[in-house]
Order: sequence, then structure tokens, then C-alpha cells
Amino acid sequence: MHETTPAALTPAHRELLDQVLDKWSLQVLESLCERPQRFNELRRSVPAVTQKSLTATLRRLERNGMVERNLLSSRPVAVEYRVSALGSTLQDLVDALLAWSTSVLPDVETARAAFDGTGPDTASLSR
Amino acid sequence: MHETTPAALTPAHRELLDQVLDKWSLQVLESLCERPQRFNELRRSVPAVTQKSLTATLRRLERNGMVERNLLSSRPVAVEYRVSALGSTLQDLVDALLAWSTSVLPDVETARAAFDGTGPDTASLSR
DNA sequence: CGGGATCCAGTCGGATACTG
DNA sequence: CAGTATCCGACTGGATCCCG
Repeated sequence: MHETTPAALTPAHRELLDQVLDKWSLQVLESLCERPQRFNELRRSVPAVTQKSLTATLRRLERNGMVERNLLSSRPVAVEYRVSALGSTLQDLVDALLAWSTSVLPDVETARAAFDGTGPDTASLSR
Repeated sequence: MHETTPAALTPAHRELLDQVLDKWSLQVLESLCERPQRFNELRRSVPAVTQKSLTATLRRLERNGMVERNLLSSRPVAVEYRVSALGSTLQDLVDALLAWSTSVLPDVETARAAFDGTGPDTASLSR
């Protein structure tokens, strides 16, 4: 059922995953999956993001068909962002990623501690 | 509402995913999943990677317990890298990611074309 | 309110050279 | 062979100003 290598990891695949699974995209998508939001609303939902990064992230996600941008009003300008049908297919992935990271996190932290302790006897090599 | 979300996307989760799902890690892991390899062997398996990036990637993966580094010989120095048990749990994830990207890639490219065409109609940006 | 333009510091990644 | 060290250009991301 599952071959060891069903398909090669082509540059096109890598590019797509990079554009969609990057630092802010996951959080933006996660937030938008809960409910459609406007720009500044979204900005508050993702605390650490700056306007520039948020704009870039939204543009990228929009370009890849993951989110839709709807102009609600023209007066004080209201823009609503929502996940598209295509974008909603990502929820399962994000969920799987989250579940995996949760399950292995303890082991990972153990490994990190072991690595940080085993390698640099001279210490001081933390991030 | 959805209890399908076991936990929020904490910084710790994001950090782990970032260290493991980045540009080179996926390809290195994919290659190492097929068979254990030595440094330069691995370097040939992932054509575009530089030694610096490969070293950094391997160190990071090793630190997170995803790969194991084994010293085989001491004379001309032979080092073997192989995926750990923890790292092998990633195969399913990578597989899911790959399957997803494959399935949506056509739609994504359509969306991209639409986006690139819809926006700047005032300028033919063909370079 | 939403977002484009700009400046700027910090980081990343590539190329090269050198070592055990 | 398997790295480490270094220089450096490119890209990133933050802060700020401004416009519709």
C-alpha cells in the first residue's frame, strides 16, 4: 500500500510546502480556520506577527489559493480573509503535524538534552 | 468547537516543526529513509545542497533525535548517518505532506495563474 | 482600517580554503 | 573523507511613514 518512495520530492512540491508551511502561514491558517477575520483582527490573533509579514503571508496564501480575500466595504475599507475550500484541505495536514509534534516532543527534548550534554564538553553552545 | 484540535500551536511545536520540516531536512530525511548513508554519499543524493547546509541540517536533525551519527572507522574517517526510530515516525508525515501537495498542486497552479493575471492587468510584468 | 514603500539590521546560505 | 572557519551577497523581518 505504501511504497517506500511513492513519488520523488520534486522542487515544485517543496516550493508549495515551503510557501504554505512556513512560520506564519501555519498560525494564520489555523486562526482563519476558526473563523474568517479582517486584517487587524487577524493581526491580534497572531500576536508576534508584524504588518509586513502578515501582508506577505496573506498574499502568498492567497496566491496559492489557500485563502480568499473579500472586500466588504469601500468606505473605511473592510477586508475579510477566509480559508478557501482548497485551504481547508490543509487542516488535516496541520492537525497531523500538530499531533506528531505533540507525541514526539518529549523524546525530542530528551534527545536535545543528550546532544547538548554529549557533544560540547566545553559547554555554551545553546541556541 | 472542534475537539479535533488537541492542543494549540505552541512555540515549542512550531520550533520543532521548523527544525524538521525545513528546506533540506525533508530531502535529507527522505534520502536517509531509503538507506543509511555517509556524508558525501548523502551530499550526492541531495544535489543542490552545500556542505555547510548539509552539516547544519544533519546536526539539527541529530540534535532533535531524528538521525543517528555513527563513526565507522577512524583512519580515513567514515561516518554513517541513519534515521533513528524517532525519525522514522516522520515518514508518515512526509508521506502525507507529499500526497497532499501532489493532490492539490494542479489547483494551486491554477490559483497562481489566476492571481498573477487578476492583479496587475495594468502592467505586463513579463520580464 | 488596510496596506504599500522604504530604510535598515540581522540572518541565511553559498563559495572557498584549510584541517585531522 | 568529514568536517570547521571565514568572507560575503542575498534575502528576511522589523520599524516607520504615508496614502486611499
